[in-house]
Amino acid sequence: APESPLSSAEESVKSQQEEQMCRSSIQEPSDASESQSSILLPLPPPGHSGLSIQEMVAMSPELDTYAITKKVKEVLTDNNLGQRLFGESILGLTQGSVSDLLARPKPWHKLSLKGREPFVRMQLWLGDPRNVEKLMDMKRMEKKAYMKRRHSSIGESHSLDAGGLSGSDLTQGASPQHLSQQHQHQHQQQQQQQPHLKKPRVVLAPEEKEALKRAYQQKPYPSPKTIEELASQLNLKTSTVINWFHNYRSRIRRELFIEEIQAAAGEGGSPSARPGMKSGGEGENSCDGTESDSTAEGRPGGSSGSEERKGLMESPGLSHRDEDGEGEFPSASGTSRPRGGLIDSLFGIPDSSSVTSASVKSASAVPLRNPKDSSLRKKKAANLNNIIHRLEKAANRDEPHEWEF
DNA sequence: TTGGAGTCAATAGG
DNA sequence: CCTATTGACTCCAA
Repeated sequence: APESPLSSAEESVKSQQEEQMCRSSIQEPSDASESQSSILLPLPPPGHSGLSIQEMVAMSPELDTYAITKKVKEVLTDNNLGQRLFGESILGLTQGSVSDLLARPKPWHKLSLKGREPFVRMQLWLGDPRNVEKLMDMKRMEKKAYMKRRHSSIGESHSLDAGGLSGSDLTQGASPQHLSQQHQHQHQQQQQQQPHLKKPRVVLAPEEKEALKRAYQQKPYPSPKTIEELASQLNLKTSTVINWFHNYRSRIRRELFIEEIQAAAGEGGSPSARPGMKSGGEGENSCDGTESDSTAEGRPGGSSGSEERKGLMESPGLSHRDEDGEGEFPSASGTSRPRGGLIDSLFGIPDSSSVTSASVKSASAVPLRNPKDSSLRKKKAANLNNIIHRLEKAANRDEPHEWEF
């Protein structure tokens, strides 16, 4: 299906000589067996030329999505370019998507072919500094068009903007065929028939979210029955609850990815020999440690302080009644889960502490750089549930019975 | 059907 | 204006 819709400067700027990033990779011999695929393809060899992005994505070597987004953010802010313009003209994505992508890039190996596309586009875009100029020109043109529109009160439609480079006209009104190629086609959010009634967009109240999160902790994959219950209890549509779980799982997963990356950074405990990287100032990092939950809605005046100290499950066995067949932890009979070691090592997190983290108030003694310990733990627990869920599912396929560990 | 991956697009804050 | 968040939707694969 050859079709190369996009347009926008596709030039053949595919000069792939990135390497500018601070790619230390001086991996020291230590490290644990990190098998890692990483088959470095030589890239569209020298002879690049007009390849469709899809092809390029397919051939692309492993890219450092984090480094790419970091650079893109830097370039955009330095030049006062917005995510909307960048997204619509370079990536063919909307602003919100760009924001999400730049803030929480998934590691390359966890991306699907489709998901890699934006990163390849970004890499390409970064490849030629002239691209920035082009975007800036576009921005100017856009502004000009806007001013014009604003003035001539009425009408108009004609007099298009200056023909500038490769389209992307913006000004929504006209030429629809700009970037978004295949997308944007019909549908997507096909709205209801009546062009009038706009669906009000559901906005869950903080407490509803809390309740859902709590439910998630218990069962990341609620049964239809549980979903129905939740829906009626919270007075929400079933589909809303379903969507919420889909989204929440998906977003939790992503958080885990970034933590995975952060953990990987500076690993090895090595004294670090930060290989230079003289990039324009700005010390690395900047990765906020975004805390997610911890909803702190405290109605002033109300004594609603629930003050719920998250005891977080963790406690194996007991206290978990299984409603229907599929319950959360299999909590096998007496066998306690390996807890700690094995599991945690899966996440590459040392964690030597015991289960109950709360107890340790000693503080001071341990400078633990982890400000968000509980959340990380919660997420890991969630991921564990996820894994368990899958195992059970797979197991049920054959012998739907007890697990005997 | 279910769940995951990607996105869109409305909306809340700056 | 701009960016971040997030419920809903489309595609796809199992």
